[in-house]
Amino acid sequence: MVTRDDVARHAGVSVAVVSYVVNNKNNVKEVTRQKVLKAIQELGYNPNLAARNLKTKKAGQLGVLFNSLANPFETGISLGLEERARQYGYSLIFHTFIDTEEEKLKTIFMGRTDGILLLGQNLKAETIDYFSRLEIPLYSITTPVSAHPYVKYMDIDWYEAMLCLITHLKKLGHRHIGFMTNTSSDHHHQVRYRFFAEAMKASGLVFQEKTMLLKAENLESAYQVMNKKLCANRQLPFSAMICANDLMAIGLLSACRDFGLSVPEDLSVAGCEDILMASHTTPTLTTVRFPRREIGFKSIEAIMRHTNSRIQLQNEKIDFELIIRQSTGKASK
Amino acid sequence: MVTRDDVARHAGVSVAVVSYVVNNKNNVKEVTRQKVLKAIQELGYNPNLAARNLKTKKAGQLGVLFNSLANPFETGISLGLEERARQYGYSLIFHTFIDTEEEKLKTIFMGRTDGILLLGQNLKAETIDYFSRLEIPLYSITTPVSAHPYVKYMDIDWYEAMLCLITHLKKLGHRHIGFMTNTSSDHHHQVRYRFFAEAMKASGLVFQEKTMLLKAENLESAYQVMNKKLCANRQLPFSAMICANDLMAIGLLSACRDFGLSVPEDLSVAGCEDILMASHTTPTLTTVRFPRREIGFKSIEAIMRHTNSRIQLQNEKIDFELIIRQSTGKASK
DNA sequence: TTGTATGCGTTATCAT
DNA sequence: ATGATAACGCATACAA
Repeated sequence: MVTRDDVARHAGVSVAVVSYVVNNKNNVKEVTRQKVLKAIQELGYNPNLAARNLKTKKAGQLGVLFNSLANPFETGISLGLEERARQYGYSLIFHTFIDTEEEKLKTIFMGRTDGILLLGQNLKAETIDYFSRLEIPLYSITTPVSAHPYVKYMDIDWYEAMLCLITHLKKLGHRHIGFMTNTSSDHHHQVRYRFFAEAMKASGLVFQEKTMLLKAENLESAYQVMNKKLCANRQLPFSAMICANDLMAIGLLSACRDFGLSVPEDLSVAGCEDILMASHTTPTLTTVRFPRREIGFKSIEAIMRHTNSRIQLQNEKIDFELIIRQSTGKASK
Repeated sequence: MVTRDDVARHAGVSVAVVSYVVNNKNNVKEVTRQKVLKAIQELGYNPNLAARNLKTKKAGQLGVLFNSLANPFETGISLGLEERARQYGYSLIFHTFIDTEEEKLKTIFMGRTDGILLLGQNLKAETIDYFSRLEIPLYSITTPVSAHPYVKYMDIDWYEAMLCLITHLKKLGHRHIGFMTNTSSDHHHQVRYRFFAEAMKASGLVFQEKTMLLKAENLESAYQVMNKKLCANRQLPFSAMICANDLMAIGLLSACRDFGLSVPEDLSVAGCEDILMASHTTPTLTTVRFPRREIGFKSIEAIMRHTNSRIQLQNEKIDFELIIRQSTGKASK
């Protein structure tokens, strides 16, 4: 490995000067700068980042906690995160979050990250306090179910989004609207569910959890759950169904298709997020667009403002958009 | 930050002993080990990884080079990579590969990675030599277009896969089979195209590049390209179309649907990879299954064997599977 | 079994 | 404008 000492020797200067040049200090004579640059070039020198991190206490890396790399919503956000982080010269460490291994995060990230991006996870207060003490910012994309003052987040306004969607369905004559969401109580989709319920109430519609709430977690389980529901009920207790994400909505569409139920004639279906595939299902999917790439950008920018200029992170709401496609239509009766 | 010195002082031992305990050396008296463990616990100590990396010259991290985080094929592989890497106590650094920024890889990874996983990229010989000199292994998932002895890879046997698919179509009466693939000549899909052409020849079928090769790169462009082709031709020059990946096949299906062309009655369509969505399109998609998660596992295992036991990396072929669904059917005439 | 001391490759302070 | 030199936190050879 070529080290700074090699460069110094080869250029005939001291190690300090090499550092000055590498870090663009303006106190180096142009002639020597060129000499050093030439030596760096000739030897193919690159600064050792581990050594630099140790000295500067800056890792140049950010942690990203996933729920699932198989979820296009999360990878879509990461795409924005990665693009912007790269522009700032930062690298991203991706880790799937396993709740039973939460303790390990401390070990994994110690001295290795300048900040951690959450994709909706609910960390334990103890974990949060740990990173708080190290002044490592935690920033969540989508609202965590339980609030902690140190964890700021960025999300769309789910109440408004749900109200928008429900209003759209109401105009089409729907009164009985079901909801499908993740089962676990600390899953970030619970926020979407909570605001759905509030928006239903505000819209003057009744929602009966017992019959109108379906629990699933991904495309495949949504398919299974809907299939079961269809087999068990001669008449569905809802004329429209909103899913907490598009993936589940797609599973639901597949189940309807295989069962012979027409969407939107027999049932209207809507998703959330507007993943790419939402515009390529049959029928295409009505959904709430969550601007993933942009929110990825903004999150990185917020973190960078924090680490570079000590500007505090804040909770932020960003704009959503209701995308009306073929899967929602007039209520049948 | 709590350092090893703090632990040593708190436990009333030397810093070396703390290191011994942390690294599970068996030369520590049980009593002192407990004392140290208690101190670690009480202080909430975690070893600084930057310091450890500097000393041991092991980063505990692997780089993963993406083409696009929006591609479910690549994220599906990463899912396997991440899962297995985590089990080995390794972290993954994700970077989108931008060919104009290839030079930056050296800077980004210097002292920060024990190996680099490529997702089909063709690195310049100069870049490869650089990492080769540092003895940082480069391992590619899917075959890079141009071979370099230092870059080993793992892939399915695309010749056999294509032969399988073509045979399936041939049995259905298809003689004119088109192909859709990425335009750029160093894109790893070119390998799939090359073997498609060879398998066609071996099957005694003629393939005319001029009219039967469609160039696209993702779902949206595939849609556009197919749409254009449909508008321009009264009669398609092929009765079946194989796409280098499922994403493009899905775009093609959408184009057919919007144009009013029935699949598979008017045109048979097949993809490659078998991403999740392939079984949820209408019609469902015939495709070649590429076992992403498993290949992710195996790749990490190969890299780990290399770094832990100096076992050389090798090129490997893994099994594929032809998945016949609804999008391929009898040739119409 | 435990402690001391050296060095990993940097950055940054303080001389010169 | 440049050069010594002291950390940074850790692993480990060697001494005790």
